[in-house]
Amino acid sequence: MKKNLKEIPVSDENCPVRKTLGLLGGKWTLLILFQINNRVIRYGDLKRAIPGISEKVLIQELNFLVKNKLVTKKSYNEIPPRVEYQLTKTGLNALPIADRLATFGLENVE
Amino acid sequence: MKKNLKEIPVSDENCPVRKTLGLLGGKWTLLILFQINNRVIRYGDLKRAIPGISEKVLIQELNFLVKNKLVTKKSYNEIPPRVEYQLTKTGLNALPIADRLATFGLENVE
DNA sequence: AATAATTCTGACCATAAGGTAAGTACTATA
DNA sequence: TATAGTACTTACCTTATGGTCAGAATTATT
Repeated sequence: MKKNLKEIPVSDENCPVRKTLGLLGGKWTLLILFQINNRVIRYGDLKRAIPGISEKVLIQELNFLVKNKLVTKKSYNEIPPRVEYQLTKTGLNALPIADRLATFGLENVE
Repeated sequence: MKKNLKEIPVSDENCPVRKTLGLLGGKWTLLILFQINNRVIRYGDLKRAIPGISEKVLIQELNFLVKNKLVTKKSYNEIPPRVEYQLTKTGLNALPIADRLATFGLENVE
């Protein structure tokens, strides 16, 4: 018979929850991934999709996500500039987290 | 036929992802909920389950979670003191988020 | 008599995260 | 000719968050 009460190991530095929080725990990080979702989206559209975020922070986060291979960036040599972002495989793997945040928010917040 | 590409609404202040992040977006919050899980756990055990967290922050977070009805607290009038914490229904609803964080961490981080 | 263990509290400080605002370079549009 | 739109960058400052450390009250243990 299966174990009903799973034992919860001590959450040291190797704890997967902790590691994920270290990577995606920023104020805006998961929201940005959620907004990109499975779209190919331009910087300006993304910015308008997240009212309140500053340009500095949005670009900062996008660079961070590109560096950590959650997002890819494609720049076209055009004037005016055009830059498109989309999730990598790893980035797509983070979407279920965002979906749970959404579900929880709908059912439990306020 | 069903919509394949779901439209993603602009994430203003009412966005459920944002609201959840506002509530559970602290550095330790989801890890604490994950550690409590479906246990009844004493403060000291919880503290030992999360190496690195300071007592001040742990208590601060627990008070916050009690205030927001994600956690209940039961104090016994004993010496030495005994205090037990456990998740409310709402707190239990947050566990799937932590589970996804764990899954993602196992499969995608490092 | 000293130490450890329990669950906190509070004062103080350091860091990092995020916000503001201005600027850049180029073009199309009015 | 002035304004708006594109995607940023940079300098500066504010705030929030979290960390350190000491102490408090009580008892059991050594």
